[in-house]
Amino acid sequence: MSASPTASERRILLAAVGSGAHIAVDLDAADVEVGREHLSARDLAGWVAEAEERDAPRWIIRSARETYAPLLAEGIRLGRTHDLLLCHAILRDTASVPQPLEPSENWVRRDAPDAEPGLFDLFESDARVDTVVEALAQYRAQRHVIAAASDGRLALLCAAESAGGLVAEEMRAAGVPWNEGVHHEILTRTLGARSLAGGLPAKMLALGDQVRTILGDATLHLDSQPKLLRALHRAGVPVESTSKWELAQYEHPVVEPLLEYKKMSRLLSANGWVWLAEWVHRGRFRPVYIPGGVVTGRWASAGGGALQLPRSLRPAVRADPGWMLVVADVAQLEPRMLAAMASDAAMARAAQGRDLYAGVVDSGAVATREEAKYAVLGAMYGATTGDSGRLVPRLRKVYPRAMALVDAAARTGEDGGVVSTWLGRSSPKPSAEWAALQSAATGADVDPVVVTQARRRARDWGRFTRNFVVQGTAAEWSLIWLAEIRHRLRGMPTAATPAKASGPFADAAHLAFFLHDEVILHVPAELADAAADAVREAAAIATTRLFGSFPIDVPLDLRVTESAEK
DNA sequence: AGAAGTTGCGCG
DNA sequence: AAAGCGCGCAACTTCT
Repeated sequence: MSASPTASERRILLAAVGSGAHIAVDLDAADVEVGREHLSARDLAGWVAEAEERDAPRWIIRSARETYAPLLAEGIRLGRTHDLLLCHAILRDTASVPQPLEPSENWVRRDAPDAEPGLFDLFESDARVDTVVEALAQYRAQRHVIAAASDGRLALLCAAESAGGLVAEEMRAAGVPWNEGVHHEILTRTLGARSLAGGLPAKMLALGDQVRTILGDATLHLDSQPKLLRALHRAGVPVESTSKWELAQYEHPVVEPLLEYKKMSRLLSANGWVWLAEWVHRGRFRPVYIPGGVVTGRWASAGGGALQLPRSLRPAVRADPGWMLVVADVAQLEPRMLAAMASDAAMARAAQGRDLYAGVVDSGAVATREEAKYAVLGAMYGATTGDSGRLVPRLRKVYPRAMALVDAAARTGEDGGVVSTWLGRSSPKPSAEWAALQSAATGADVDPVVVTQARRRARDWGRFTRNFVVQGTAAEWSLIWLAEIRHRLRGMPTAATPAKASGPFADAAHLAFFLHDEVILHVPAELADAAADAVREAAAIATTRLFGSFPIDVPLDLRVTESAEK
């Protein structure tokens, strides 16, 4: 991935003009009209494939979701893009340049995540005066803003974000290799045999009866929070909620079976047989990823709960015969980013090696690894009370630079200001309602209740901006990591044994899963070691791209395995 | 009846 | 209200 288009880079704008037809514009042609190509739905895939093969251009597209998914279905892969929707979201709000991009409703991603363009959308795009002219204007406006950031950070961010858009679609097309048999076994082992009549599985039935007996209410409906709460009170368990952390505080015979029941209930409703039938088809789980779906730049997901897969189901992620998984994650990515962002040499020293928390203990700041963990998390999340809040000041002594960075971000937020990640993604402004509350709380003769409330809301927003800079920069590291992994996999030979699934990744090593600081690759066995090297190299590149020569360790836990089970 | 809000829990 | 960030989803309750 290059940070910005080079002089020799060919750029082609690809704009949908309705009914699958597109217009391609070679932006480097002397005359834009000359470089303009009308493509029917039939011609599109072939033309794109040929251009990709010949020039490996950077494709300027409205969004990977809209443009790339149909191409992938035809077996066509794109190398590089500039994703106008994703970049619009970054550039319209960036505080990295004096003049951010003029926001435009036409370039805001629709919220409905997997909504196919409906009648209305088609009507809209057909009715548009000239999709191509509009896209071209938007692209030029974006390039202008990117160029205004002379350090190249926005260019890097936009390139990485666009690559992320491609990865998301490719992972959806490829899917996570999922062994339905293993999943079924886990369900049966944990919950008992599935009821044919659509009732609860055997173990849950028995456990539910046990709980009802202990609570002395034979007809109690355990899924109703208010009813369960009243039954607990009657049985002498004075909890204020039915949450597991609170229940766990009490010594009562009902606690253990109830917690067990709740755990089972969760597994059944979130990832039970119904989920399996709906989301896994022919050995692949295909979640919908939404790059940049979180304010901080992290990815969100829609449908399938891709980002909440319980660890207990990991064993169901299985490589196809003749293939392997490369499973890699970064331990404590966020504090490592913080150390580098702040150029905090002491914290970077603690981050040397696999366990940052052990390094914090070695620095003398705290006594145990557990304390180090709470202190570091508290520093990034803005803890003020409890064990965590108590430990944070100790870090302030040992890592003053790192702490100054997050403290400043919090202060900016409390004052209603905007903070930015390392590459320049900026936090949203607080709501008008928030601002109104703050001004209502200033001045003489203000109701102390209002003042207290305003202070609390200000601190809430400060904790958000404090975390924003760290979480957002970690998301940027991960994005570059992903893009670099993808880049390296593209250069690898095809598989000796095809995978079970058809499609563009049936014979090619590919990314299969991504979760904030973790990736799973599905690769032909003979390429597994090379793929593992690619993952390591990509991580090293990500670190260098962001922080240059600043010495920060970002070690990977990496396994080449047939099963994602830990 | 269906929308909107609440609770609780999975993930980082 | 898990002492402290960011999410998505299901099931239930309450509002309209």
